Amino acid sequence: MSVLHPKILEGLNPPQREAVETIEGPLLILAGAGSGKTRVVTRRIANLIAHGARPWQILAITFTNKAAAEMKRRVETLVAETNFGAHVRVNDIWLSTFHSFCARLLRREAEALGYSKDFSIYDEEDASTLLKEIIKRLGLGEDKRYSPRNVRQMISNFKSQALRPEEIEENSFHERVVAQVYREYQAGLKKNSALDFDDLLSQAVALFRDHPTILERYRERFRYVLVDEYQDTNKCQYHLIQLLGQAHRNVCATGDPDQSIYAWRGADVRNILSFEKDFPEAKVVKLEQNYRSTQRILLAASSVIENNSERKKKDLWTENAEGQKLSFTIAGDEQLEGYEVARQVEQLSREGRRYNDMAVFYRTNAQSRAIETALIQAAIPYQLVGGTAFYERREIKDALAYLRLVVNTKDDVCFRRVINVPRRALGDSALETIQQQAAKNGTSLQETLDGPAAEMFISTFKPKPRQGLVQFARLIEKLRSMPPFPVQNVLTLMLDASGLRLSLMEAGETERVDNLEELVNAAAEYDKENDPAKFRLPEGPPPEPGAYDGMEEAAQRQASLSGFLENSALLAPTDSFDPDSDKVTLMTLHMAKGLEFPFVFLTGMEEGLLPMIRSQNVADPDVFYAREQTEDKKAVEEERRLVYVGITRAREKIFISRAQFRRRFGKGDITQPSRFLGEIPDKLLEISDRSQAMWSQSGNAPLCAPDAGPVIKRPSSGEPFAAFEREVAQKFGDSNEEPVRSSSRSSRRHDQALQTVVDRLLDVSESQEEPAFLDVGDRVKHPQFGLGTVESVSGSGLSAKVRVQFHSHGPKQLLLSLAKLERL
DNA sequence: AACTCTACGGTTTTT
DNA sequence: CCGTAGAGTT
Repeated sequence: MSVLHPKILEGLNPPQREAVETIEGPLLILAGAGSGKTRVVTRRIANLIAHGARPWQILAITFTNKAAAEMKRRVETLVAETNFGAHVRVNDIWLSTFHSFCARLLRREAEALGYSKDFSIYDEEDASTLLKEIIKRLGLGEDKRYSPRNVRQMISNFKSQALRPEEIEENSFHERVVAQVYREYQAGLKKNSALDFDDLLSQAVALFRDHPTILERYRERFRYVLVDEYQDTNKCQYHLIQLLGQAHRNVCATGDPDQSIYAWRGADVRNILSFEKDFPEAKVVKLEQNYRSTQRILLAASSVIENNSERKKKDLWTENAEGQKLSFTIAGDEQLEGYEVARQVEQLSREGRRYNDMAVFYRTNAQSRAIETALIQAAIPYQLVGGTAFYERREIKDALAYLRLVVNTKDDVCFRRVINVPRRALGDSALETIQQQAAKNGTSLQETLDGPAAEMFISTFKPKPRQGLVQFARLIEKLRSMPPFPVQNVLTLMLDASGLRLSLMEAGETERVDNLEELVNAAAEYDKENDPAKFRLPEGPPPEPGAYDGMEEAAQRQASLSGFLENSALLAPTDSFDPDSDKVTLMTLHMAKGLEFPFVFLTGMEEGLLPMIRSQNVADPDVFYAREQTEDKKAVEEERRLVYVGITRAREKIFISRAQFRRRFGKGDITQPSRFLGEIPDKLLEISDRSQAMWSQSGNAPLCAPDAGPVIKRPSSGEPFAAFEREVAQKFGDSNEEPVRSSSRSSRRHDQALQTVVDRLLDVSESQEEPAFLDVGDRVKHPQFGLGTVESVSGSGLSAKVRVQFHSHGPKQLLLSLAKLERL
């Protein structure tokens, strides 16, 4: 046994130390927010190795790529420091997310499930495409209960409980239909050689249940199993851990029931609460000392979470300073709430704090808009995390679909996606013919274009589609014949030879072209990180049996196209978060879990929004009350945990805010303060009512508070916004510089928001020089359409539209700000 | 086969 | 209010 390095236990408090020193047997670490959980887990891994555990005997599972990467990094550093240069490769530890662990497992054991190891991984969009087809085929298209969205949700629920189609109760007609769709969907996935996200987990459970010898192998191998965020596991993930862990019983689960915020997704907090039942001999360690937050922040958090009735009591404490009071700001509406956030950010910045010390949280992504607008106008750089993921964008999915088709010929969803992108004159009728041919031969769509028989088949098409098919078939063939690594080569050839890039360039879709370029960069990065040399096995026989187990397979998988595709399939929007760039972070409360910032803004503290209340079934009082009594309480408690998560992210200070008036789905309403506000003791709060600081967006209430600074008059509707924009910009430290743009990987919405404001600001001078007002009946001239008469004018400012009846080109709707209309 | 229009639906979303 | 999916049109 190795000599224990002093560093492994250095600076740990007694419970932390106990957790790190517990090597054998089940261990539950109840880790309060900011209690140094990651530290404990990484030290424990280093300690396992110091006590003779082999890296490949360790399985460490997280929920996010970020957490996995962070853990890996820290373990690497620690192991290097504490194992006296022993022959330890941290890469041999299976340290990954649940999904990527399962994907790796399933590729190794694909045969046992009747799959090829090159299976595709379907995201929600792919899954919906497949489901749409099935719903149509079964003639369920009319019934809204069976919309792809609903059905996908139902199937996803079954899968997260590890229920197969045959295990579904079929007591009612409805249940029979759902079970039938589920069966057809699974059959469809198999036909396409594809697994969806939920399958990765549920099929892994199925694999272990149906193949005891395979299970035995992995049980033997993974002597130490660690699971992070155990409170967020669903039934399926729970089974997986039980199956793997019940033999050697060295399961270490960490989590915090108070941070369980994914129940709506099938997570079951009972999994962590019943750990001691599953493992009666378990040691339970509570980490209750908080190293992150000030006393006031911690007190506020505890005061809120104490209102949850279904809860194990926990006493989080800290030796940190008392800290500042929590600021609570009331703003007039959501725009003004954004301005208040911007003001406070500016203030902190003036005090010398960095932007990446600050984060703005909200309940729903829709709330980010108003905040973005305000930050842009104040020229404050920010990064929006989440929203539309880079890998979900159309052009990216198109490009990846080509590559997926190359790897997995059976994937009809991918084939349909790209066969006519860019246009190859292959529309519905051509696809129909291909489909019939595939059905006749019992092959996939792509396979009808492969092999010697394909030529005959292709020749039956009319000239244009025929040419398109030949082109497409040649392209796929060429890509298949290329070495699958480096990925960058395959990708760039595909982008050029398919005409994908060119067609977007011709269409003036520069942003999409940029995104493709970004994808090429991602591929290049992947190639660099997965250089086969890194995975090369040492010369000679393994130092002991099993030492190189999986290395070769890992190397092969990584140094290939399919490894890249798997990585991109398992990436989440959250993964774009860069803590090092000096920008304010904007994200939902859900995504904030696991992070920390010195300054946290908690926005939208309003009833209905936080806690979020769904307005369905309100019409039926019975249902409404039933909900109120049962489900609703649970829902509110989860919302409370969300607030708890939000508050406990902060190190130094919290800025809470709410808007008195908020527009949602177009309709606006007066809001009520969130009940959670009342749960924070008054003595912790510093309230500032800024709701009268400026004219409200709706432009009617002339309100002015004495300490609110200069009143900015908002023009009445219809007038150009220019003066108002400028004044606001000046107020927040006017900047003519273009606000800092985050990378093109950031959401499109962000870019649009930015563009809109930049456009508006730039438009100021032009619209003043040349007020292009038109009235109904005006005669106008257009460079392209010639002479015409204005039929109607709608909207105002930049979005003003005119309807013109052109003499030779008929009626057209034109954007006044863009169309070069000349008034005669 | 490609454009335009309308109707609909819309929380959170670690993968 | 806003985006998008599917129908409807040329």
